[in-house]
Amino acid sequence: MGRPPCCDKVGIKKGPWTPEEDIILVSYIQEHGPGNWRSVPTNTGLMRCSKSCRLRWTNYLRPGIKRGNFTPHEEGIIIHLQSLLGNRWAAIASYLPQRTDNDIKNYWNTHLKKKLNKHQSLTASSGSGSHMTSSDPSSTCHAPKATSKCSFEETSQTRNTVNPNFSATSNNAALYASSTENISRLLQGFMSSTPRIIESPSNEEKKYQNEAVVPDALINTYCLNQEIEPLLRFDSDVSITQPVLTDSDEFKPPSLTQLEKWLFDEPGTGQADLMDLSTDMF
DNA sequence: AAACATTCCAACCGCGTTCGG
DNA sequence: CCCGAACGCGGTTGGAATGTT
Repeated sequence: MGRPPCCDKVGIKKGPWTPEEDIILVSYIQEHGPGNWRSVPTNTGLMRCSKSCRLRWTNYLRPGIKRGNFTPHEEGIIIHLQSLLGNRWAAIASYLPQRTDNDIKNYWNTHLKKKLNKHQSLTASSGSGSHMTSSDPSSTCHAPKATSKCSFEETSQTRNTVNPNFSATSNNAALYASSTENISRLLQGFMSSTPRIIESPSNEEKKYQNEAVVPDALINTYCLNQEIEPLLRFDSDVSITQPVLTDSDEFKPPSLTQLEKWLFDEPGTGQADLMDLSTDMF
């Protein structure tokens, strides 16, 4: 069907969101709840298409999102799930409740894929599948012209601390970062204190209501790992605000116990290796 | 200091799926 | 059941930030 691109309409703004737009969007969602994106531009006066509003919310403004600084633990999970699910970022994201699919996808494309390629080429050339170690010079960022990108953690941390979301001059960036943090805090208070009174739940919300929420239980497992502890700050909302695996027709998520076992218990072949891979690569 | 190269990620695009009339 | 609208997802891109020469 020749559907007109929703964002091609005259007067539809593109490009980075401004703090003012964020506030308008957040205020609207505070009042009406997420969903019914079609009505958002109309009702708010935002010169953005509905799709853009939804994306901005889900990828950035939604409370509980953790940004930057993927832990080795998270890396291991992503690597493992990617090997199982392929590039099904939404499905993978459902197991990392505070990461968005976009975030995971970006991180995979910019970091993990390279790491894995490098790791594979190394293991292939060195014969047996020995792990890279931090003492191995080739494991520590000797990509051409990238020597000072060695510590990706450092770079990403620095970047995300300064400005996780807005490409602008440093002053504007800092201002914007703090303003979005405030927006986020505002929403956290809102989401935790307000019973969700939404007249007509969106499809997304229906899904949350109907499905057994795997991530919650998985989080309990993560809880054993202190790295994940901050994820639980939003635990009361996770089941509502976080996507869960949905396309059950095609993809049957492994049972929680299966997944946990696979992720954490399999000796030698599973998470442990990946964690080694993940940490050793730095 | 400047020009050029590379990295990174927010946002966009387009397609497939789901929903509602 | 059909059709159009809305939504969700994964791939791609634009451009700012950062690094190198």
